[in-house]
Amino acid sequence: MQEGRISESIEDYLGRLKSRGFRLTNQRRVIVETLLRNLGTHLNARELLELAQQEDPSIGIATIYRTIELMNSLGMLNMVNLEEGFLRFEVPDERMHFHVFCRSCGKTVHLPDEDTKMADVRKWAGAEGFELLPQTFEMAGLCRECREDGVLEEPLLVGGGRRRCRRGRCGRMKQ
Amino acid sequence: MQEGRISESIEDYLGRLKSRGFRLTNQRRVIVETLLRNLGTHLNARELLELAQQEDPSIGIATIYRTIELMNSLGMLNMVNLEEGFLRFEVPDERMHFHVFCRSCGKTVHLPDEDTKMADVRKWAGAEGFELLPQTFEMAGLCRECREDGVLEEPLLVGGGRRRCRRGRCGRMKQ
DNA sequence: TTCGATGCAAATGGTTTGCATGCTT
DNA sequence: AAGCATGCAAACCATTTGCATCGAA
Repeated sequence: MQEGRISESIEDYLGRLKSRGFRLTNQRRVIVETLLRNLGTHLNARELLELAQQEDPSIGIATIYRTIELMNSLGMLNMVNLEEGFLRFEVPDERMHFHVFCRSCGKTVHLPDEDTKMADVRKWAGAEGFELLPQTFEMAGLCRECREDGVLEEPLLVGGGRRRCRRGRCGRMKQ
Repeated sequence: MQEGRISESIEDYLGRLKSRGFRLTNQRRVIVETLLRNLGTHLNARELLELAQQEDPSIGIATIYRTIELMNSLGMLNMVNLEEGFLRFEVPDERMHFHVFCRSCGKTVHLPDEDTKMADVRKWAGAEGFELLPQTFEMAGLCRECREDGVLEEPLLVGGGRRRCRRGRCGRMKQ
């Protein structure tokens, strides 16, 4: 995203806060700016804190969470759960995103043809009277390599012990 | 599910554990049985513990989590995140499920034609070399009633305070 | 000046883990 | 008997909250 569009978006986002009666603090400016400058990546709370602190070192983690909650309640931010033990955040843009991740090795792929897929999904929800909000869909699967490795078929018990988790976190579920 | 199919499934699930070298303990039997007897509902860890303890009061919460992790790592159980502050669990069946929930009022609808949708989604992932695992997709949207109420357009600030969350939990994100 | 917003640190609570013991194989 | 599985309780750690203070309007 070019600088021009970023500052334009920042003003747009801040304006949405202002019009609803919320105050425009420097912390909120910095957090919104950080989110918009990192549109491609899904930051988690800690990463967002560290980046924001480069702009304003006084920002604390509580403000990060409170701002995230505020923006989420206004539909200005989505939460993304990649089953890592914490959440990530994204500023929704006009399109939706479709990710597939491998439950064995963790590899994640961004699916193409988002507009086509978005139209399909909107039609599904529309048939029930729902209008979908911009969001990212996460689908769990197995990548070709892991299938060829026989991840699910081969016994997990090798040499007397449970085989180590290839994803490095062995089914952690803490969110 | 009739009794016959349940005990059949239990044996199937326990057999999958055994064939991979895991021991068949009474706790695992009870937990698997509890999950299968409650196929429609998505139990969380505490609910699963309470139900399992009706069969075997000695079962502890740690065993619940360890069994869940084991089954999940074997692809025998999915985690469901309904943004409640904890996870729920489901035993995957052959088909996938597609839910739309209203981000304003929380209403959830189970979409029809699962087989058609499943075929579409599988094709999307297959194009990138992934094979999808059975799972439930959650899509966030706005229902017709809430759109007509103008949820997103009206200012959230009414009478000097933040309007109460219509979904009752106002953006909690703790998982 | 008012009172919403923040930083700090403590609290929360779902989930994980260390360790002695139990039980399947 | 060997060693995986369990119960218990303590530890973890992302997120939330109380409170004194700051600062936008």
